Amino acid sequence: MREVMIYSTLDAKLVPLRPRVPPRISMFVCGITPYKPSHIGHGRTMVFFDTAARFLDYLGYRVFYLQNVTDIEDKILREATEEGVEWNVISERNFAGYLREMQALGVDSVNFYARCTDYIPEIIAQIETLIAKGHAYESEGDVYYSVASFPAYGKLSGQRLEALEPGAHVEVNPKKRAPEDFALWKRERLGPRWPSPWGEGRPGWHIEDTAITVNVLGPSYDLHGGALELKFPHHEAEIAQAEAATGKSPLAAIWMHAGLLNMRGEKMSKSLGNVLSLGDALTMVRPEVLRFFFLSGHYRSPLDYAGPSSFEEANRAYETLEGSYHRLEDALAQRFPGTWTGPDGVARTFPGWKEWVAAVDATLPADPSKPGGDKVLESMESSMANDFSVREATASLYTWAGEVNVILGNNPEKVPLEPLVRALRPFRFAQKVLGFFPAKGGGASEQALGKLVEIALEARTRAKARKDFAEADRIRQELLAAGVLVEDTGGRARWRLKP
RNA sequence: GCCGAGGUGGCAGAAUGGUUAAUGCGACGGACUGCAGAUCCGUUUCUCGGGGGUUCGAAUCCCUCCCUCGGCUCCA
Repeated sequence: MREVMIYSTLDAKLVPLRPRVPPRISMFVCGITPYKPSHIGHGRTMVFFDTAARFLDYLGYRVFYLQNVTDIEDKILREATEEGVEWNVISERNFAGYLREMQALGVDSVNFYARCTDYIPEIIAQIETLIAKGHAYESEGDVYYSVASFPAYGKLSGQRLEALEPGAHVEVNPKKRAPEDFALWKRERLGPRWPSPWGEGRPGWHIEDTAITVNVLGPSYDLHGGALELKFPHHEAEIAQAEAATGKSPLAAIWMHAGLLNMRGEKMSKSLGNVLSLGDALTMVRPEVLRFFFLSGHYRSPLDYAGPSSFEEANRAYETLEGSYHRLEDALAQRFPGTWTGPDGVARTFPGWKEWVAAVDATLPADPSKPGGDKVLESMESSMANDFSVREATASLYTWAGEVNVILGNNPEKVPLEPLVRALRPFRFAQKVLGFFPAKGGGASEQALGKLVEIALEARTRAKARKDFAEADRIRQELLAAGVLVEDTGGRARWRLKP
């Protein structure tokens, strides 16, 4: 299996991914606090980690991807008060929206979403352990983590406590022994609360993640992901909690941080009024183009949204690849049933597209011991294995798309089958790993639509044959008005839905 | 102030010691087309934030300065 190099925040350099129990990879990514509809910043982070998980899975690792959901938190309570509804109405509604948006974006690698409120007993148990070991203390019904008790605090972010400015953003809390201490448990008398050894209350922000990961993944796991803004203090707190509670270090072998998405060079924030929700973004572009946009830079670099023009440019760029893919798909679809001799030398006959793709997928990933078999695929794989360099892999795909366009030329039906099938491999990589070119519905309505368009196109072809271009153009115009874009290529017309 | 991430052509964005600095978008010219679209071919643009250093050789390593963004205790 190909070795993957990943930038480790802890080591500040690229390190090889060495699963603790190969081929299994346990992966945790800090999820959302569903107090508001999700925004495109969430989308960027989640699409990236989905792509990373897909790639590892593609290589043959068995990935277990866990994500938490902070379904109880101050901001959720605030929203609930404003709306006059129960807190869980807010968190469940927004989480459901998040799941829908993730599905639209093709984020399908998460195996388990763990809600904070489903882990209250585990949270309480972990806090008790921390108190017993002298890392936490109770103060008027609250429980705080004593940062001074954990010398390694700061190892992830490089922060030194003495350099921090207490009270810079949040008022100094007199119930804490030290300003850098953070809440594990918060007393609650009126709102949602759970019984605990310290009275009724609810969990602090950081503790749910470690209570969940230690219980679901164990005291140590392979990958921890999250957005850059969570590095300090949140991830630092996770390390302090888990490593102090379990005595095992490191909590996660590799810590990954995704760069933030900026709005015209500025941070997205409610006060600046520059938040773009995922829901709104999805009305502006097709979901696969939004995904493409999120993947248009390296994951560690900041990504800038400069307004609708960013989406328009992404759309133009995406259409180049998509066009090539569709031409290839179309050329192949004309050959069913067809026979293909795979790399194993065995000839197989395939009745349709699905079987065909399955046979191609069986040849993935590229076999590194047989170099030269497929340079494009191999370079895409090695780009991805180098800290998930999606953009570099995409560049290879562009080069390939150009070559495929040349191979197909104006008479794709004359191209031998063998190169056509081989040409599909890099595109399949893009589908499976990058999430491009999602499969079409294929449902009854899509089939009916296809049939109808074909009938219209036959009429147009007859009109063209008798040089009745006015009629041919009229049909094309009417189809366009209905959202169907017609393009003449060589012998026959192809069509697609207007994006 | 401290910690961190960035600063590459008109724009987006790669390459972290070695041929002409990927790739895409855009622009211009040509081919193809009944027209359109798509596609193809060609052209166009950067010496890599400023300065200094190491090296046979640096966008890539070191030093220094400037700029942008983020974090500094519950923001993906």
